[in-house]
Amino acid sequence: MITRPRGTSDILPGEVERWQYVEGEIRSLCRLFNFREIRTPVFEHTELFLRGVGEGTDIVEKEMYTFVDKGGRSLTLRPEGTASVVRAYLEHKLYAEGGAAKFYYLAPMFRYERPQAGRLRQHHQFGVEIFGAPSATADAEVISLAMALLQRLGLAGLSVHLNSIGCPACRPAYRQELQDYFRPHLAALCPDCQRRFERNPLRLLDCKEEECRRVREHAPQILQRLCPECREHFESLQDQLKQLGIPFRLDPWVVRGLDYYTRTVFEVLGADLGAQSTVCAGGRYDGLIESMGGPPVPGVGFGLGLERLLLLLEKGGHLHLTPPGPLVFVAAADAAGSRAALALTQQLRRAGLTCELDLTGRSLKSQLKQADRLRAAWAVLLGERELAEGVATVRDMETGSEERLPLGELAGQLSTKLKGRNRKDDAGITY
RNA sequence: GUGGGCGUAGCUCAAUUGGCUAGAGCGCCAGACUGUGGAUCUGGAGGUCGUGGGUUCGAGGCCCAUCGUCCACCCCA
Repeated sequence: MITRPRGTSDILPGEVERWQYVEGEIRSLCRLFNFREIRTPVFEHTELFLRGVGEGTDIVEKEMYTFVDKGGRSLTLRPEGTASVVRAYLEHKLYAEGGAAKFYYLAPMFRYERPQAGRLRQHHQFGVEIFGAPSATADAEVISLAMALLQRLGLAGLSVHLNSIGCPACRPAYRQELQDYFRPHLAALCPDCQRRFERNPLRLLDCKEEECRRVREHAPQILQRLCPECREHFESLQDQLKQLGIPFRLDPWVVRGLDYYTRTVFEVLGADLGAQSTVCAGGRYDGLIESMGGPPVPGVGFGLGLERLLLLLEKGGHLHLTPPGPLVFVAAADAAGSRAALALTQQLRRAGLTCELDLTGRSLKSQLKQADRLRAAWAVLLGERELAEGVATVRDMETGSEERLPLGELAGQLSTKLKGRNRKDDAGITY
């Protein structure tokens, strides 16, 4: 038997409704915030990610699905969303429209990782980007969209871990200071941190090794060393978040793993997610667009993992979905009924009634059983007797009572009954 | 990439120290007089015990490999 590739998942009927629910909330919220959807290819030229994500990152070094196509091009399944959105923005010169450009995407991402709960080789992200907005208001808007979504889904009480990692004006000095601080302790650090020491000393700050954590306790913090512009930006962001009533914690250890971030970085952590606790993460990347050959346009955005979000919703019991609307089952009592069933079904469907009929040639008894399982509101029985009189037997599946209705009036009558029924039928049930 | 747990019908699980044709519940299919669901009863289908080797008179239980899954590390959403 051929099975799905490792680290991928099938989203089956029964589960897909949860995805549709979350996706629906996302789309309606994006409309509210006036972010517009953008869809980019699942694969891109490998070089896009080398430059966009950063050659020193783990994602690029060991997690990309890269292949050579028949034309000899090196292509890569996208490991994250921002690089592609930037690419499309530049390729189509969308900056020519002026002002801030606001995009969102809802798309699969691919990383060659060791699968774990909440960590797959193909996962799905909801992400947003704002290009061309330098002010902290944009950072706040992006964060407030993420929080609005979580709140709307029932996940109140999550707080934002916030930090600023400075800009090209203040980071080099801090970086130097960090290296000076860690240098005497170098031997005590884990092998990974020893490697990071030269290449990306900021990463020493979020190492989880016991010894490294201990060493970093008295490490200089960037928040005290931001340049005046970065400080002002960061203070403005905090001020706005307070105005919005969004709880946040300053967390000097939040350092993103992607190279492109400047100033604001943030994460939203979910409880009960084990080691994969980051549901949403993002920040500002003012140098990225220019470094990819575009004009000096600033950016902010985040990515939010849908699998992790769904995991949180399930654990918290927040998935109260409304049941599907009622259904009509057209059952055939004999061969004549069977011949007429589909045409009747078509008639009912044209009237907007959700309809099902037997496709397996089973007995009337098992057709009714099937109707029961589908939780049909009515079974419409059709056989020689009915056809001779031009009627159908309509069985109310809840009460078991039956009546005969002329075929011509069936659609109209059922629609009318439906309206009466809908009123008492909207208690939410949990799937 | 590193370390560890687990893998028996569609699902949830059984199977005394290695020992008869590997079982149950749920689900599925069919039947219980004439064209009628849910309850009950009866019957049935469905497993190369993840896969491949090995040890043994004999392996679902042991050993090795491999694949998958879960957990931790790493990384990240």
